[in-house]
Amino acid sequence: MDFKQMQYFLCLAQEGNVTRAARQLNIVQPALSMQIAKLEKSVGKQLFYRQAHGVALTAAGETLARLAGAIMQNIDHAREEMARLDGKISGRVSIGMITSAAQSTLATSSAKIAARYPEIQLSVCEGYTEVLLDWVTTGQLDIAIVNMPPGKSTLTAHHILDEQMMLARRPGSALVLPAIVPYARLKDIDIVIPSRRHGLRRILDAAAAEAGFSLKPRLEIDTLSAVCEVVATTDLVTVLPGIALHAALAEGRLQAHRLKKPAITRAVAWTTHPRRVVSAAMTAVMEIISADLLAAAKQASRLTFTAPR
Amino acid sequence: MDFKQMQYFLCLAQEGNVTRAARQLNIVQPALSMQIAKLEKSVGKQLFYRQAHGVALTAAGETLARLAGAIMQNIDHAREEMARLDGKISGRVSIGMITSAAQSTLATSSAKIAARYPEIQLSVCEGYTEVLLDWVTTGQLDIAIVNMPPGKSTLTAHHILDEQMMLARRPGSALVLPAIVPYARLKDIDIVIPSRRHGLRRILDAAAAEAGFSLKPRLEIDTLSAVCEVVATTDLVTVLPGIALHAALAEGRLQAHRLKKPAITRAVAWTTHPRRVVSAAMTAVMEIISADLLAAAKQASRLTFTAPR
DNA sequence: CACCGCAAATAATAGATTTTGATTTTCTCG
DNA sequence: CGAGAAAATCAAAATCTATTATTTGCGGTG
Repeated sequence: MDFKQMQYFLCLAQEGNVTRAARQLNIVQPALSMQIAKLEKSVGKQLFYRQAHGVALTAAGETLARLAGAIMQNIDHAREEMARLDGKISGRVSIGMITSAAQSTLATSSAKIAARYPEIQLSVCEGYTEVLLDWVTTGQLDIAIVNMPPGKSTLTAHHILDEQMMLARRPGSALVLPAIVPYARLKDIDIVIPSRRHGLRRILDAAAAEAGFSLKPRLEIDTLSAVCEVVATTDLVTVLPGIALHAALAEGRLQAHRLKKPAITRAVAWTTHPRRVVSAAMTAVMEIISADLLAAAKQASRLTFTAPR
Repeated sequence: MDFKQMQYFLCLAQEGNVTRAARQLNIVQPALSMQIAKLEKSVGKQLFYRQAHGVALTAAGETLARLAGAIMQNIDHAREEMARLDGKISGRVSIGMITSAAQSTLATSSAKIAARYPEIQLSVCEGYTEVLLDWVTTGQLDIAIVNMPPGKSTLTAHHILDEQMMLARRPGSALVLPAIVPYARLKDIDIVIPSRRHGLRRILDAAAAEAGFSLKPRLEIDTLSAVCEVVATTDLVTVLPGIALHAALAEGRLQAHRLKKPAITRAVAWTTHPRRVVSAAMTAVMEIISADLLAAAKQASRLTFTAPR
């Protein structure tokens, strides 16, 4: 009776469909079929009835589901208790972040992590979503914090937050804008945004296409701090997610407007390789970073310009 | 957190010595070291202090030991409950038995198994200890019931019983023998015993060497039923374990004497490949067979001749 | 009743992980 | 300081697991 098999079994018991359960488990259907077959052999009892429209638990299966469920709960509980033990958590954790995330919280988060978990060796790099995901896949990174990968990726994604993209500009800028700016307004404004290599740009382009126009940025800069700096010192505007703006907003160097038609949201998630254990160190690190990112997004949202002063 | 790792961890926690624990687990020391290292990495905490004379649990290790112990108990409990479910246990089980075991209980045991577990497909063969062990190693057999393999084998052994070898003869034979026969007495008697290929013969030869003589059997027969038949109809005697004699004793066709100087005991065990799961079907089958063998040994012991009538 | 389509099983291959055996490092003790 | 015991490290091998491609079985349909 293997631990992995129990997980598989419980997932299948819930889903009642091998193909779907396999998808949930990030494996292919025959892999799940085989493991279930193996489990049935080792238990010596048939656990599922195979029907044309999926599978259903037998009596023995029901019993095992009950028992295995309890065991899994115990295991989860044990995990938590181990994590709570305030002995030193240790380990090496290497993370890749998209620029907006790195920009907003990397400094404070890494300081917190270093203080709270002196035995964790943290290594962070910055990069584009695709590249980071690639590095997770090949094992060069433990974790990538990226824009929620669209479509099916082979990686496991843990949602961190959804946030709105906001238009940012210099507080004293001559530009007259409503509190909530229609996205199409960008057609006529000089803007500075990241290049097409950047995930944010793709989100912006997609939204522009939806709104029926195309973006013609005056400047393309992938370094978000530089974008903020440019916007703070010129009459150019930009569109960035809250977490990339919150520092500048807090300092009053930028002003942010919500967007509409469409309102643009992007999701941030951390992804790991589905077949590697998420160590306690990784969990600890990601708890801190996630909390900081969320706080940054909230603050940015609070600081968003709503009525001209 | 893997199931196997937990087992390894608990064993090591008990033993406090990697090398010894590894031996218990039927793996080599580096394999255990590595799995423990992996577990520590995934928990993010050091679990053992490495000392010159073994390892000792850290505080975190103590906690995990407590938690993991509980989980393992749950798992055991679940296993039992699943086994108790009197739904059909199913599966294929192939067993090899030494002749003495096959002789004594195969018929009744297999009948019981067929009746109790109609869904189990049982296949039994008879053979010499070495050959059977070899077949388990290569996977041609699931289980071998053999004389307790001396020295270290790579296989996992489950003890069934210890029993004494007994001298057997025809009730009406002219031979005058004390209730408990000194082994050296065999020097002067015509005996029929198995050939040197047979495990029992090796036990007898070893005992004879210990007693300072060597056996010169009049007949060498490996088929134990034939040995009994010969002894029952001639004045030849034999030395066999109780379970090989009990049928003939029960029918009164043979008479058994204990031996001394030395008393010869042999242990019977069932062995499996250490890295293959023992399925519920195997457990069920072996429970029945073990019980029957034990009963046969007890009966033989009861029927042993003690005082001439 | 043949045909399509979904769902699961099977098979062969590729990819990982575990185990092994050999070797090295570390620590204690005489 | 050397000997010995115990654990760590390393490369090769054996074993398991997952993957792709294919087959089988069952139900609904034209």
